[in-house]
Amino acid sequence: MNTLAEENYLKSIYHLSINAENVSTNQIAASLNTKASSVTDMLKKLADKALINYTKYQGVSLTSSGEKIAVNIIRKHRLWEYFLVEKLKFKWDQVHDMAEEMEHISSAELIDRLDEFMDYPQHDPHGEPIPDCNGRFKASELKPISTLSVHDSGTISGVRDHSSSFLQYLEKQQLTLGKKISIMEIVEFDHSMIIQMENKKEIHISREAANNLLIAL
Amino acid sequence: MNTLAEENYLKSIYHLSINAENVSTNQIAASLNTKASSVTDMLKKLADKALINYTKYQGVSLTSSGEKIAVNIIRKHRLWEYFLVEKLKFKWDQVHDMAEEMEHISSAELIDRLDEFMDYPQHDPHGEPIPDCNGRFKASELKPISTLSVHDSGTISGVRDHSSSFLQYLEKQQLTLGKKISIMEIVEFDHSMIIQMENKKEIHISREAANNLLIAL
DNA sequence: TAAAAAATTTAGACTTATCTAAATTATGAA
DNA sequence: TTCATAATTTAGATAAGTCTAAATTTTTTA
Repeated sequence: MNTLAEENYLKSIYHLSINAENVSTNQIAASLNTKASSVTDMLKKLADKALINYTKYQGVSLTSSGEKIAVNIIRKHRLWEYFLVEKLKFKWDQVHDMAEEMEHISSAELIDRLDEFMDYPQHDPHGEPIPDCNGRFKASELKPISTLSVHDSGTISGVRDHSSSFLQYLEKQQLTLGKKISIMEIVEFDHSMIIQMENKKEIHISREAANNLLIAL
Repeated sequence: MNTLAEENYLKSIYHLSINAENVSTNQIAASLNTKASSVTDMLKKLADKALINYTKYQGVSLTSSGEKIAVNIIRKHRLWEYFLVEKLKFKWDQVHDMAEEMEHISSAELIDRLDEFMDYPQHDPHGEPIPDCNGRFKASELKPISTLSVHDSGTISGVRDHSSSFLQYLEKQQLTLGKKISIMEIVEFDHSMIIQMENKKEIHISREAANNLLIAL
């Protein structure tokens, strides 16, 4: 088994790998709130365990066994988030930190039974896909609404930022998963957008918000 | 917050305190599978935090704040065990190690909602009382069937040993919680007992088993 | 393309929790 | 009540994970 710190590094590398082939020491340090020197130490350790491909000064990528572990942790995280929202009635902005602890519970049988108990959910409360017990899932085909043009429309299906401040803002604006929206206007000056809800109400959202709100194709 | 190691020491001291006023270094070492010298180090640390009363060479007891923490961990342990058995359909002999990890999940709101979700169970799958959110619970008024006499009878309501070997043995003999039994004979030679089940079937159990099987008064 | 800046690694130190071996204190049997 | 034994503590070491400061490598830019 791997330590808690190792698991967190693998997960962080996995998430950062979505944007780039290789992940840098500084990126990992920033995402884990540690110092670059601490990261270097851990990278050596993970490389020794054959969980990452690491060449000094060149950044890292996960090996297939490293990726397997990372995906499993993400599976656990997302299933626990689903549990917290669907069964224990937490709001989607409250569950991240709890799931961050729960994802390290080791038993595979526990998580498989939890999956069954909840009837094999496909997406977590933020719209992220939940890997199955073999680590398989379809990559989300979502894109930020900031990429849409005027008159485009679609269904809100995910968020990129999971911070409670963002999620609470969305909640307040009723911009929650499943809601249908249309782009009414894009303000050229600051790239903010005016969008229309199903109930015809119009909302003005910033470029930053638009970048973090995802829509199904 | 306290570290995982600290929490395990407090829990261990709490459990050992049931038999004695003061708990010895060696008892703690045995229960946690560590060395006495490691225990001494930790005792100093816990005493500094005012979680235990500690005088060199004299053993320890929990302070009220130490006890509060210990009871809270036990509450979490027992609620998670109940969840695993009632919701995820694990057997009572499978849940201990998982709960041992889950009891360290920190959120109080999570555990209170879990409690509510399960409709405030009073006892865990082994018959142990579950403390409420204020740490209150009625001490179990159970006694080992080894203390009974011939012709006495009662309902199996708890076990003292939570090892899966013992629990599996009980399962096989149908000696599970809620079953009514009567003492038919006590073998003087080895203190083993012949007991009768509701269905009139007779079972012969060792003194050791009788010591670990608890009955409601 | 060489110097400056940024990124990364190394060196050495600290904390937590553990260990072994040695020293000290308490206990109980003669 | 003393002395052997058991229990406990102390001293010093180790491993994991982190840190700061210094050194090194890579990248950028002029």
